[in-house]
This record gives sequence, structure tokens and C-alpha cells, in this order.
Amino acid sequence: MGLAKTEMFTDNQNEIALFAKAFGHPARVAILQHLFKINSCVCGDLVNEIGLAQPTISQHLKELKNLGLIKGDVEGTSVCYCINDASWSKMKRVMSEFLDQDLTKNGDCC
Amino acid sequence: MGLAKTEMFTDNQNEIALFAKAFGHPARVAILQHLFKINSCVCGDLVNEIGLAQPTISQHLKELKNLGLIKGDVEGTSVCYCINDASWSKMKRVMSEFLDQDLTKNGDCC
DNA sequence: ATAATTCATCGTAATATTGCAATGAAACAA
DNA sequence: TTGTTTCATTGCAATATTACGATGAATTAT
Repeated sequence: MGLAKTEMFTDNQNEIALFAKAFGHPARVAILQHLFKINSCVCGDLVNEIGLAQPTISQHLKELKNLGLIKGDVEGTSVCYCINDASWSKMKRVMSEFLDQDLTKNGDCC
Repeated sequence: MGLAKTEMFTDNQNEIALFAKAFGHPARVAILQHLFKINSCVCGDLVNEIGLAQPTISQHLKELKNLGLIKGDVEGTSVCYCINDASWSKMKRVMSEFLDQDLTKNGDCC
């Protein structure tokens, strides 16, 4: 039905899925990489940097902002975006715990 | 249009997005966590472990298999699933490079 | 005031995803 | 053979996502 049954999963599993979904589109990956690269706020040139229409970029930015991964401060007529360092670190801990699971290589299968 | 314009992004950005999308559903997160937890093949009890219908689980498994993150070997009448260790490591490198970007904290904004 | 700039929101179209009942295919047991 | 088990596939309905034109709101410039 296009609707994930989140109620049957743990908070941790749902949280991982939410973060992962945010990274599940190359435009959002590109936005975040650019914010890291310039290591500062970016005011507006994201539409030029990435090749999508302005409303589309705005929508992707909104998703990242809703998740808390970026901040957007109004600066006169433009808006200043940057990584939310604290949220990014928190997300990194959650994702790393998931990704860094390790196999003890018991090798009795496959 | 529901169609990501992958052609305007780098291979790396598209690859990150593909992996992230795989983790973007709690059922797939749960499946992978279970495979790690038992640290062995699992033959069939995933449908009981997770609370979704058998065709739904089968579909999620297919996506993970297509990405190469898990292997599925036929074993008589059942199928034996486990993590593909090599692919998982490769994915981890790609994702870590993205997640471990760091701010040098210039602090001249926001 | 008028115009220009910048970004958000609305509305809509196209496509993707999720979930499951029904069914199919393959291996095994009786 | 006939049935049983296990898993994949098909077909469909419901919902989500992606993209963008049109428009709106706010700020600044003239």
C-alpha cells in the first residue's frame, strides 16, 4: 500500500530507516556533500550547483531540515543553509552502530 | 514524476543513494539486523521473526539480494539467507566516507 | 511605490514503493 | 501419485516520492 508498517518495528529500526531515507536520493546526497565541502553556509547557489529546479531543491532542503540534519537561517532576502553539527553527529552514531555490525565469521554456512 | 534524475549526479552520489534506499525501510533494517544477530544463515523464519506477510518479506529480500548485500542459497525446499560479507564491507566504506565528513568548525555562520 | 530577487508553498502529473491475496515452481514425504 | 512445505512471482490497490510551473511572501533596491 505504499505505507510502511512502522508500528511493528523498534524505535531504533524506524530511526535508522528515516535517516537512510533522507540519504536515499542523490540530490540530497549532493546537497549535503556541498554543504560539507564549502564548510560554511550556502546562500542560494544550491540551485545552480545541483541541476534541479528551484522548487525541487527547496523541497529536498525541507526534508533535510525536518529531520534536523541541516539548519536554515533567514539572511535578508536569502536563506543560509548549513549542516547541523550536533544532529549530524547523533545520526552518525545511530547509523554507525547499524553499519558496523560485524560477522564473527563462523563460516558454517553459505 | 517520482523519477530521480540520476544522470545529473555522480556515480558516487547515486551509489550512496542506492545503498541508503535499501536501508530506508524498517523491515529491511530488521532483516539485516537479524541476519547479523544469528551470525549464520537463516532458513525461513524471517516471516515469523518480522511481522509481515511472506510475499512482502520475499520482496524485501529480493531488493537486498539485488544490491548484493545478502546471499540466498537454495537448500532443498527452503532458502538460506546470510549477509554477503564482502559487499557489506564495500558498502560500509562508501557510506562511511559520506557519513564521516567533518566540519572544521569555522563558525563564521549560523 | 514599483520592481527585482530569493525562497517557500500549492497544485498537479508521473512514477515508485509497500503490502498482500492468489498462484506458481521446486523439493520432499507419504 | 498425491499432498505438503517453502519460497518466488504475479496482479492489484493504496500510498509515497519526485519534479516543476505557477504563485505567494518577504526583503531589498531604485
